[in-house]
Amino acid sequence: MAVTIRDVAKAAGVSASTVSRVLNKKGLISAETEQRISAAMAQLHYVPNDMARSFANGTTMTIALAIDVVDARAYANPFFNNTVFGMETAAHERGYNLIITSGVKDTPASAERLIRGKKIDGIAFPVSLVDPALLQLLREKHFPCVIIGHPDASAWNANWVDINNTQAGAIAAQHLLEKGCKKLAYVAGSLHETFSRDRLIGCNQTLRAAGLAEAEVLQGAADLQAARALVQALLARPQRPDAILCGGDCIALGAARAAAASGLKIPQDVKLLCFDDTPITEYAEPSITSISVDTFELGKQAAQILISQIEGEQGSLHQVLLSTQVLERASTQNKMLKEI
Amino acid sequence: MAVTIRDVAKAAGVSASTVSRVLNKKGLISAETEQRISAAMAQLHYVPNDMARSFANGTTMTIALAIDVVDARAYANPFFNNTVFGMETAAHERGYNLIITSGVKDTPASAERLIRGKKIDGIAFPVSLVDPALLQLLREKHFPCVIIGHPDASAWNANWVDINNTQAGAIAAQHLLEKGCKKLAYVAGSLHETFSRDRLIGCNQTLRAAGLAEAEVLQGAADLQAARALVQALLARPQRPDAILCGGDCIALGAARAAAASGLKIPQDVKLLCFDDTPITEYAEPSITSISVDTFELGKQAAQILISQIEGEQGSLHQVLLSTQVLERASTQNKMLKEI
DNA sequence: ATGAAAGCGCTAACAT
DNA sequence: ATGTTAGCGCTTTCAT
Repeated sequence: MAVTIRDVAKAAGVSASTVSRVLNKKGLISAETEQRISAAMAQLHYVPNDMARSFANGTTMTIALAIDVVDARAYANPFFNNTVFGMETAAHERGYNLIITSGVKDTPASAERLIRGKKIDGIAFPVSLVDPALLQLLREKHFPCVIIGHPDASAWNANWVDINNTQAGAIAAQHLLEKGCKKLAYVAGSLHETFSRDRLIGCNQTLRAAGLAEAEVLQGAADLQAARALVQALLARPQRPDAILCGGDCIALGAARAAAASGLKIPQDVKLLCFDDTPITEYAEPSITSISVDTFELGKQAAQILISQIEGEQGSLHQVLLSTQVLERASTQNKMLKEI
Repeated sequence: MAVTIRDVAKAAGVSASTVSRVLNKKGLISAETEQRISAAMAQLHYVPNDMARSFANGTTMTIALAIDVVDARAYANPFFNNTVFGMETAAHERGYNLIITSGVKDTPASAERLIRGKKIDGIAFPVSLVDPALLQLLREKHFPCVIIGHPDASAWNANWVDINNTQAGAIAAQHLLEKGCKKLAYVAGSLHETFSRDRLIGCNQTLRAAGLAEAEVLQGAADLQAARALVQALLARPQRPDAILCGGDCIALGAARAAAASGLKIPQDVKLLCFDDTPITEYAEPSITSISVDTFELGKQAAQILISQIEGEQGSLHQVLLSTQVLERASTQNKMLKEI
């Protein structure tokens, strides 16, 4: 059997409760006994049994991140990685462990088991996994939770962290205006997604503030080919836009090929900006200016919110929006200006 | 307080141990009492306290995956995702949870805490994190573990799962031979990595078996530009190769640009094959034939090995190599053949 | 400042 | 087939 708190107590000539006190830095212990106990712990190479501790005090030092495996695999989500790392990093810093769990949607029982089974102290999940019943359970148990992504009305009073997509749209438009563009088009898969609508809203706010017309919207760019076809038609029109905001990396690639096929040069004839910063936009030719999103920070914030909820302040609501940045690449560079 | 096993026992008119028996499907219970107990559980909405169970029987139904955050972030490793998902999926199927943990290298104590603190039943880690001291601890405690990637001699008698890189090299060469190529070049960042050497070995085996010369090796393709320069020099030579095997997506892209700059067409003049299947190779123009690796399966296997170790068979050694497949794209297509 | 004792919820002999 | 009993290792009053 492993060495227990009692073995340490015996070795240090104190009682188990005293050892427990130094372990938890709770209560008052004389510096002298503290020394003795620490020495005994080190000498016996004592490692506390975390299961026993969790059992005894009902806390696990563990948080969970629910994931949508099917979704995540399908989209090969490049953001997911860093969000997990961010959560793990923040958790690690505070002495917490991170559990990854799937099947929350199809087997809500598995998440409930984690929660009511006392295996975790808090849980984070992507909006795609928000389930009314689960939310209800969490609320009535005052169980710490945070949503990654911007939930709709059903969860308005929950904690969440999200990318500030409105701001992203705004700085994207701003960047293009600064490059001298006057007529923007916005190409997306659809406007059903909140993030896509928010980007457009931010974009149009900036355009209106500059006294320009709103962006022309093209929906239905489901994949590279569709995007290419849409943009090619757009560029063939007499009043073609001088900049295109693309809702995803494949869309941007499709747009780039459409421009090439139309005999238009990027960035001279038309500028391109993409809302997803992925290797594809980075390595495209020309490389495509993108909006960079700190998904590592997103995960970090999520974990921090969870932990601060766990360790006390239950009342306050945390709803944070992370700002994005423009990563300028070749597709929006102004050759003219450079030549001056 | 939550409803306990005793509440269920009372409601069903039996003792706590009987309830425990149905919970664990251990021992013999009459169908009739089993019914009664199950009914009571459902009615009281009983959820077992997993911490108490873990504490009582020393098992946690949790496995861990150690990750190298710095590394993973730096490489933005596209494989990592699916390996995690694969592990989670396999774990989930068997009722296990997955903990992600970082800092194994810099804080070995944190991993030790997980293990000796009884928080997990088994652990998986990438080769990059293999640490002699940790391995030693695991071995002497007979603690289930599996290495992801092919360890060197220091861990020859550990469990591991890896991609069969020799086979990958072999089928890559085979594919090119079938396309009529006779003179291959192998461009890599370096040959220091085992996987890179193994691919070359497999490639050369196939070439020798076909009575052809071994591949010419070019090292030092650290990034796209370096690869481009190397390949451009290579293609300028009178005896230029008719196919290039690239050790990574950026290398492949660099090679493609080198070919274009040299006025050579892909695949007509020179064929291109890449060992990493990423969006970059998929969306390149022309799209680049790649070796596809099932990293989801890799994670699944890792978890399964861990769990089978946990649940009994301690003796046997599991060392599995996963086969890869050629994903044929435009860069190796034989236009001539098609026209026949 | 420290010790004694009870108990967290469950499991596992040992009885019957 | 089921009940009784004694812990698992730690925390936490309540004493002193």
